[in-house]
Amino acid sequence: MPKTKETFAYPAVAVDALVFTIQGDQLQVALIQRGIEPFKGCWALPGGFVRPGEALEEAVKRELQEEVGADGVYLEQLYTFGDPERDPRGRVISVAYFALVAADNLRDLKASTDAVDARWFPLHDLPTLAFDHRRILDLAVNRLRAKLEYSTIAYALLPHAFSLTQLQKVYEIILDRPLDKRNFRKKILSMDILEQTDRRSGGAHRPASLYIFKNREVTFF
Amino acid sequence: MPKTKETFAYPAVAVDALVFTIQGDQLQVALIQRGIEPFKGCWALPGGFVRPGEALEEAVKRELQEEVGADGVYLEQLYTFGDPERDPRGRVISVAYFALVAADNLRDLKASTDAVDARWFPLHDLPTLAFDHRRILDLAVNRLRAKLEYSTIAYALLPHAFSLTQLQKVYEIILDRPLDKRNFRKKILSMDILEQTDRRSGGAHRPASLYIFKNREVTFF
DNA sequence: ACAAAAGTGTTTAGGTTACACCCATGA
DNA sequence: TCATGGGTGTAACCTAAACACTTTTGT
Repeated sequence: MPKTKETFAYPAVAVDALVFTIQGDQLQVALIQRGIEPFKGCWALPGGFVRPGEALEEAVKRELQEEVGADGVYLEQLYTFGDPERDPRGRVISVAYFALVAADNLRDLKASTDAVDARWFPLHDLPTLAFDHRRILDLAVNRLRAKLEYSTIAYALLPHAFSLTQLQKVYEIILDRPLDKRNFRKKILSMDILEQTDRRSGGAHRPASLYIFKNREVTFF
Repeated sequence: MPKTKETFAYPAVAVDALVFTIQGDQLQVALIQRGIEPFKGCWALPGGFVRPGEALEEAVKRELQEEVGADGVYLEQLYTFGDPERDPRGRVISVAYFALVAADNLRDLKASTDAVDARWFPLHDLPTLAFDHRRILDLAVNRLRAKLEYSTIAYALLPHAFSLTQLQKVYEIILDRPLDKRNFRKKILSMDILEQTDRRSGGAHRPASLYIFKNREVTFF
């Protein structure tokens, strides 16, 4: 730690995670139920304090391991909240990250330290959240919507190979509006970000071609 | 401060400011020359530690007052840097903000505490920067460019009333490429964000109509 | 054979680009 | 009168939106 006279402040630094997935045709977010004060019994974002020597991203990944038990997720820094009044216990600066987990990569949520329960909540049916977490969540949803339109993040919500209908559904669920099938396909295919495989989906009806992303990273248009 | 057992980490929290202005047909950034170790003599971003009870944005505004002496600037949080190795003195988490100051709102830069000098540098002629500040600066420039294209932030770099040519120049300087005059005017005017005043510019040649932004806040397209 | 999802083109409207000349003013 | 920046329109192109029927498969 700095030893110079300018180091006035030693606030606690925490990370919070906005973990999204798509399940049951709904966008869902992982929440934990607090087992301790303040906001005991309330639902809140999973998160925790950053340990000495630990990078911010490492800290989030550790929390995700503990609570969501998922790895291989997409992770991106969202915003830092530092209002002195945001935590009744004292000064806590929280760096919020948002994460996307593919449904086929989900384990059951585990309530970790200080949490009595952990669950996925559909965005249309949220409980009251602790602290300023509702505001953080709203910001994250806006960012997710915006980013969906000019990047390839959707890959993080889908299995490795997927049909165009599945991809379209991801867009429709997140943007919360229907899209035209023909226009959607035309646009996505013209972007040259997908590769058609020779695999086809099973199921009760006409099988669909499965595609994979050429580049399993987020790229921008 | 939290007294619970989870408060492992008490890193120092700082803010850094990326202050941009346009002067002499160039995008310029405010830098200070460090008077103390580490990186003594190096140029760096203005910034400092957050004081107890002080909001992050307050801390940046205080630094801006001290070093840039400008108020009424546009201010936006950029990103938080928390790599444990980024400051050789120890753990410092830094929340970077970017600020835009209109050229007609500039005072001379003042070297404040711990700085021996403070200057504007054109982006095309930068010194080597201390810490990870070069990376932060690059990120800020990218954000500025992106935001210029889908928001009205340009207002913050211009005087209250300005000609369309002045506005176009702001775009050209930041995007670092020439724009077509007719297309630029058509597009900007069709957005319905400007209001024509009855004032006209002085100068040696044909006077230009002056415009003002209808809404002196950042709005998005 | 039927139910269900897959797959496929064309037309229209709107926006973006490229491009060159006349105008008003001060010196 | 000349030098300098202010101001204006049109055609070609491209992208986005609206819109409905045929195909393939499992049951």
